[in-house]
Amino acid sequence: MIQLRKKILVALSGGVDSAVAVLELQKQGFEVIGVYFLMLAGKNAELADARDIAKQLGIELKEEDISRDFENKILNNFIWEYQAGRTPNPCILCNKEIKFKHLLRVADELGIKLVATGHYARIKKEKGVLCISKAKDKKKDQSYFLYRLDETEISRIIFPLGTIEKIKVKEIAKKAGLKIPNSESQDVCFMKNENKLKDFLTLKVESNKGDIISEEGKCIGFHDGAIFCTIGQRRGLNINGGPFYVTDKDISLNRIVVTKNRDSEKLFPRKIVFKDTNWIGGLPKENTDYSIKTRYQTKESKAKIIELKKGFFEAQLEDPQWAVAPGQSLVIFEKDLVKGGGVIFSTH
RNA sequence: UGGGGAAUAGCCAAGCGGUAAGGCAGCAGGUUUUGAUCCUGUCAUUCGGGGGUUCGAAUCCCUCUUCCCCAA
Repeated sequence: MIQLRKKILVALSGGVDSAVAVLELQKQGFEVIGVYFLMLAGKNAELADARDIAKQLGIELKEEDISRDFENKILNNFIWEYQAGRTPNPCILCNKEIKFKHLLRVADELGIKLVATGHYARIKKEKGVLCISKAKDKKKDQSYFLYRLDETEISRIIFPLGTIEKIKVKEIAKKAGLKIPNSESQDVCFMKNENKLKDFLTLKVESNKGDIISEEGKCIGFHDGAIFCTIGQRRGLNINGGPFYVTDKDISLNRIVVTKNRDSEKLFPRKIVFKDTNWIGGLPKENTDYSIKTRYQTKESKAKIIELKKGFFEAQLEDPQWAVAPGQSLVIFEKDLVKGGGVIFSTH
């Protein structure tokens, strides 16, 4: 009798994490098929790495060009959001609308049920519902980026690195003799090195110089366009006597307001309105304490969540978060579980 | 064209006869699958120009230049 091995489709990025994810799945007895997504037309430096890694792992590698979709959904949205004066988080949108969507699509086409990535997160069943949970390695935990996934998607995903620490992952790769370029991913994936945010946006949107206003209402300098700035920003303001931090943006007047006081109340909102939500396992309960984050790699705050009106929710924070920017995601945790979240609309 | 004061990096600024602090900005790295924050490093062979005194001058003296204040 031949025991058919269970198939799984794994997204390879060309880095260690996804490579070790494959290794772990192989150890568990899966037959792994890899897929590399070409997101940027003409610029896919990691493709060669991914091919090389697939070869080392002895797996088949599919190559899927999804640059069209990436441009339509992620790049355009990114530009639009900045233009509107917000600070978007493309990675959150990308995970939902690009990575997992296409990963599952390709899996469907191949008749494969399960998919996996190198994300540091776990999936747990809580009261009969499959949930995203924080990774064992709290320092690398990426569950924040995954709050928009739904239960159907989650039911098909495996995160092999959820219980392995980053250091361990590197060790595993080394032990297995994998040769992997050691460049960790950073910055926005479509703005590597040469293309910094400002240069990138300058090509896409119109911007004009404008006033930098102090707390007292005096003009103390000039910026190249309010859309380039974000709440809490310090660097790049080019004004003496600081440091100054951006507390407000007024897109219609093309002005930004700055403060010298990093502890200013303006930078510590206690109430955050968010919308465009996704809930995993139902709406948050009223009068219940949750932990929330308004940014990746940040301390959590205790907060209560209430529904203001249809689609709009408010987080009332016990201990405020610093420099909360509209456009960023507010993610709600219940202990280690991702309860859901939404996009920040306003603060006060 | 009387009197007084001040000129130190892009900005603010310490220094007061013993060989140019510090902060901001900038730049370069680090951390980071978002923007930020944060961390580290770097940044005046020279003190408005010229001369003089001195073993030694940003510091004292002379002079020129510029700016500020007060009187006209």
